[in-house]
Amino acid sequence: MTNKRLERVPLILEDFTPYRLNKAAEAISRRFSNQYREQYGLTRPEWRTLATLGQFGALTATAIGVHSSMHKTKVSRAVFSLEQRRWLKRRRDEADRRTEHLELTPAGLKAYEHLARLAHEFETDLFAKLGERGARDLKAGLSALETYYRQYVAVTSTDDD
Amino acid sequence: MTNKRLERVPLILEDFTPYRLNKAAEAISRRFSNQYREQYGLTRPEWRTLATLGQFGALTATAIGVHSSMHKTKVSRAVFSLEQRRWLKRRRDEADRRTEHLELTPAGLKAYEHLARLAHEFETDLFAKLGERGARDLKAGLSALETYYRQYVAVTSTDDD
DNA sequence: AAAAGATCGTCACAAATGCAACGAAATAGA
DNA sequence: TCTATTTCGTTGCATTTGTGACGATCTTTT
Repeated sequence: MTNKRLERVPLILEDFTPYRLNKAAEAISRRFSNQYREQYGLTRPEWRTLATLGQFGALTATAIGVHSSMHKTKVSRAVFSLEQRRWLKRRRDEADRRTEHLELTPAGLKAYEHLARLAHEFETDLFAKLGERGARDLKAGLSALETYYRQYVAVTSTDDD
Repeated sequence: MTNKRLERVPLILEDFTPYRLNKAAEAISRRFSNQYREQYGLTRPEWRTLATLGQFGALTATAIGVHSSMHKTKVSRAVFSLEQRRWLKRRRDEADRRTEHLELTPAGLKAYEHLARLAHEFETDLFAKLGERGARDLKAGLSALETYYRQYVAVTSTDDD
């Protein structure tokens, strides 16, 4: 094997980590999004908003955006839409009248709890399919990634996505 | 601390794998996309098309879509745009005149090679930052995911993304 | 306390994306 | 061979998303 003309293809996409990561995320997201899309007709920003409020209780729109990495306008629209459904209500802040505190109504909370349950099932099922080792590797890999790019988020831009 | 009303939150987003995967992919993709966006003004579909053609040589639009998980129309528009730049040319297939074989021009190839180099650097740098263990875990986790959802892609839909 | 600047959430507009339908061409079936 | 069906790639249209600017409000500076 002289390998004299290695000159190989400069990039094998299937081996390129950002690409793999992206495809994997899309594949998984798509499968999970079927749950909230089919059952409730929620969009992804709506689901994220619901989930964030479910987890933290009352938050401002900005806080939701920061935490869930969504653009201001995405949050704004998701909030509007959830409000239409009566899943969320706005409470004005008397101390700072620019902001509103958003919280789930009982109906919103109920949907949230249902979806949260489905989320857990989805994850459990996923882990089962990945196998113990695969699941462990994935989680460890994600943790590594998170500690890596957490710094950059701080340095670079405040509102991404 | 009685913890009597723990009232546990049903879902911790930061621990939910699909969510983590998504955020990680977005963060990484964004950082890498800066390279081709800033230096060449390429969109993501355009970059993917370029990279796919660079790797495989001449392909039809459909083949590009299948391989890179892009919708027909995305590919069609990316091809059009790359053609405008003179980075790609179409060669008609005399045996089947519905299809066209797409291939990079020398200029396209040159840009591709440059970007491929940047891609490798990006990945090398990423791995360095993740550390040996982190990188290994991530790759293993992705592999596990890929073998998992590969089946579903076959069963479910042919053109995703 | 007035002026300048920053922040909050929204809206109008532009760009990107997905969907459905299409013409052209190939294939399958009668 | 003639018709029906499928496939290829593009286009028009509707939806989603991002960008920039805005009014309102708060904060900082002078």
